[in-house]
Amino acid sequence: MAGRASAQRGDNGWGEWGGYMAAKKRKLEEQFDKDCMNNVQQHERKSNIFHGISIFVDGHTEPPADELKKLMIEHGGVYHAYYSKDKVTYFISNNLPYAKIRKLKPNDKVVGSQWIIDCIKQNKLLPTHDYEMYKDITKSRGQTELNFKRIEPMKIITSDFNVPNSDDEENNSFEKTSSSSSETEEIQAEDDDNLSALNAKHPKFLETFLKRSRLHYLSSAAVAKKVYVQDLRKKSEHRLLIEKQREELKNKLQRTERDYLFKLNDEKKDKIYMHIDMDCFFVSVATRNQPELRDQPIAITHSKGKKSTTSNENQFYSRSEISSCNYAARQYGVRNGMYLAQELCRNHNAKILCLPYDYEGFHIVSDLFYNTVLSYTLDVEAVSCDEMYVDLTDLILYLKPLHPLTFISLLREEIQLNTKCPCSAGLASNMLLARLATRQAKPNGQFYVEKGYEQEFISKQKILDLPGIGLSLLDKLQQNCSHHTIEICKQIQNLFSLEQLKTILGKKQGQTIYDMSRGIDMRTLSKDYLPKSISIDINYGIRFQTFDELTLFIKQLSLELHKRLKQAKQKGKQLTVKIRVRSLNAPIEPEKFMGCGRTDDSSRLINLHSYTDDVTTIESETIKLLKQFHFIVADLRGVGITITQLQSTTKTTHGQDINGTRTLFECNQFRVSKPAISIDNDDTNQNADQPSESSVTRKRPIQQEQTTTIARK
DNA sequence: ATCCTCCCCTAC
DNA sequence: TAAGGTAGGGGAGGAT
Ligand SMILES: Nc1ccn([C@H]2C[C@H](O)[C@@H](COP(=O)(O)OP(=O)(O)OP(=O)(O)O)O2)c(=O)n1
Ligand SMILES: [Mg+2]
Ligand SMILES: [Mg+2]
Repeated sequence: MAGRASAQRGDNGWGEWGGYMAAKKRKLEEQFDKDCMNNVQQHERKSNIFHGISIFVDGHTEPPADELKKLMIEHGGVYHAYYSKDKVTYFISNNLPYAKIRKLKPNDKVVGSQWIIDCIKQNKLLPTHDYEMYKDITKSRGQTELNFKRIEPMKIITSDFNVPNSDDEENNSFEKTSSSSSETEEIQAEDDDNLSALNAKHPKFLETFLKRSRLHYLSSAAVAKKVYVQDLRKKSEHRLLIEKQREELKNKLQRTERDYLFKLNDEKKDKIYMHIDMDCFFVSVATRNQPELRDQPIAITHSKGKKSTTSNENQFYSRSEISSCNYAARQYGVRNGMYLAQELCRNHNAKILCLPYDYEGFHIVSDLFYNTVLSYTLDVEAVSCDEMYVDLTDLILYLKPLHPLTFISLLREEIQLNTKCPCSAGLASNMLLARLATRQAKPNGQFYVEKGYEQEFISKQKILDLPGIGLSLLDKLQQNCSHHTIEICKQIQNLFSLEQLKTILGKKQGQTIYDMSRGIDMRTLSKDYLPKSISIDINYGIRFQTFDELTLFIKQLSLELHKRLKQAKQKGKQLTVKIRVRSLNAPIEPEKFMGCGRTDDSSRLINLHSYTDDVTTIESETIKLLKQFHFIVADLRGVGITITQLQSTTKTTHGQDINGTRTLFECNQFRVSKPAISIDNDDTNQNADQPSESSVTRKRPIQQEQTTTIARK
C-alpha cells in the first residue's frame, strides 16, 4: 500500500530539504559566491538581538546572502550555509522557486529578509509573523498581497498595473468569447472573488492556457524536433542535400595550419561530439530584428514588466516567471525561471526590458537552427527547440583535413546569418564533456575540451552543472559530507568511493555520478526516437467547487490527450491519473496567481484492455480513477493524465506520412504556416475499446472505500 | 531476483 | 495578476 494514502506525506519523504543551496546555483556567476560557509571573518559585534536565532538563506535575497550573514553575526545570530533541520530556526528567502515551496514542510518557517533588516533597525527581535511567506493566509487575495508587500525589500508600489493599456501585443482571445458554449451555464462572474474567472472552469481555459504556456511550448517543441530529425533520416533526398552541402563547404574552405595538424580520429573508435545551444534563445529571437536592444537587460515574461517610461520606481509584486533573460540581465543575477518580482525591485536592474513571448518566432528560428545543422549531418540528437547533440566524427573525417573548431566556427556563423541569433557550441570526445564545454563557451562562443585536458577540465566543473544532477542529488551528497562544501567534480572524485555513491544515491545514479565526475560518459547518440508516454498535465488555474466542474474539465483534457495520441500515431495500454491537492497547511491561494501552491501529489494507474487512443475511454477511465482518490474538490490544484505502454498505429512498414511529412510543424497551437492538419476526427478505426470496465487491473484489492470525492464545505 | 506501482527528480 | 508542461530515468518497497 505504499502510495495510496499519500495525501499526507506528499513532500514528506523528502525528509530533509537540506542544503539545497539553490543560492549556490543562482550565484554561479555572482561575485559574492565564495564560500558562504565559515568565512570566519571577524565581524564586529554590534548587538545580540539574534541570540539563539539561526538562519539559512535560500535563493536570491536583498541584501544578498553574504550581507545577511554579516548582519546575523554582527547581531549575535548564526548563519548556516546549509540547511539542517535541527539547527536552523528560519529560512530567509524572498522568492523561493516554485519547486521548493512545494517541498516545504509544515514546520519550516520562511521569512523575508526584511525581517532581519527591520529587527536591526529597531534593535530588537521582532515577531516574524508578518514576515512569514508561505504560511496560511486565510484567504483573501488582498491579504496575500499585503503580507507580501511587507517583506518586499523596498516598499514597492503595487499599483501601477495601471490602466489596461489595451492593445500592446496581441491580447486577443477569450476576453469576449463569452458565448459560453453548451454545457456550463454562465461561466462568467459569480464566484466569490470576481477574479475575472480565468480558471479551469472557464470553457476556454485549456485552450488559452496551452497557447500561452511556455513550458507546454518547450515540451511539445522538443518532441516535434525529435520526430523531425527522425523523419528526415528516412528521406533519401536529404542525404543528397547533405552531400552537396559538404562539397560546397569543402570548396570554400580556407584551411589553416591547425586543420592540417588535426589528426586524431584514428581508425580507432575516437569520437568527436558537438553540443550546440542557442544563446538566451527566447530573448535572442524576440530581438532578432532589433539587435541594438541587446545591450540592455532583457527578459521574456508574460507580465508587461513596466516599461518605466516614467522615471518612477517601477515594479510591483510579480510572480510572473522570467522564461529567458539575456546576458546583460544575468550580470545582475537574473536567471531563467526566476520571478520577475525581486529582480525588478532592485534598483540596478530596474530598467530591465520585458518583452512578450514570440512563439511564432521561436518556431521559425528553431527550424532554421535545426535545418542549418541538419544540412551537414543527420547524426543529430534533438534535445530541445534550441539545443542538440551532434556526432561530428563522420563529418570531420569526410572533410579532412579539418579541425573541428574550424567547422563549428563556420557552422555557427551560418546559423547566425540564417537566424540573426547567436549560439554557442562545445566539442569533446563524449557527450557529457561537449555539453559542459558549451556552458563554458557561452555566450556566443565555442570551446573544445581537447584530448589531454579532459581531466583538468572535468575536475573543476560544478557538480550542479552535471546534466541530471540537481539540488536534490547534490544535497544527498552534501548530507554525507558535513566537513566540506561539496561543489566541484574533483571533490566527488576525492571524497566518495563508488560504493558510497551507490549507497547514497542508489545503484544506477551512484555509478552515473561516479563516472560523470571523472568525465566518463559512454552514451552514444540515440538515433531512434520512440515515445514512451504521452500525457497532459495542468497544474495552473485549477479551481473547482463541484465534481461536475471537474468532470467537464476532464472531458477537455481527454480530448486533448486523444488528439496528441492521434498526432503521434500512438495508442497506449496503460493510463495514469495524477492529482495535486492543496497541502493541509498551505494557503488557499498561493503567492502566484492561480498557481497550485504547495500540494500533496498522488497518482494511480490502470491497465486497459487494449491499446487505445479513444476519447471516451480515456475520459471514463480517468474519472473512474479520480473517484478512487479522496480529496476535497475545492482543494484540487492540478490534474494530469498519462498514457503509457505505447504502440505505434502505423504498420511500421506502412507509409507513415499521411498529409505530407509531419514536418517541423507540430503541435496544434504552435504551427506556423501549414493550415490545420485536422487532427481530430476519425475515430472510426481501432479495435473496439469499450470502456474496458473491469480493466485488467490485476489484483489489487483496492479497498473500495467511499469512492466519492465530495466537495465538502 | 524481478516486477510493479507510486512516487521523485531533472531538464528544457 | 498569470498562464507552474511534460518526457524520461530511476529509486523504494511491496508483490510475485
Ligand atoms: N526555466 C526555463 C528555462 C528555459 N526556458 C526556455 C527559455 C529559453 O530561452 C529556452 C532555452 O533554454 P536554455 O536552457 O537553453 O536557456 P537560454 O537559451 O535562454 O540561455 P542559454 O544561453 O544559457 O542557453 O527555454 C524556460 O522557459 N524556462
Ligand atoms: Mg539556450
Ligand atoms: Mg537549451
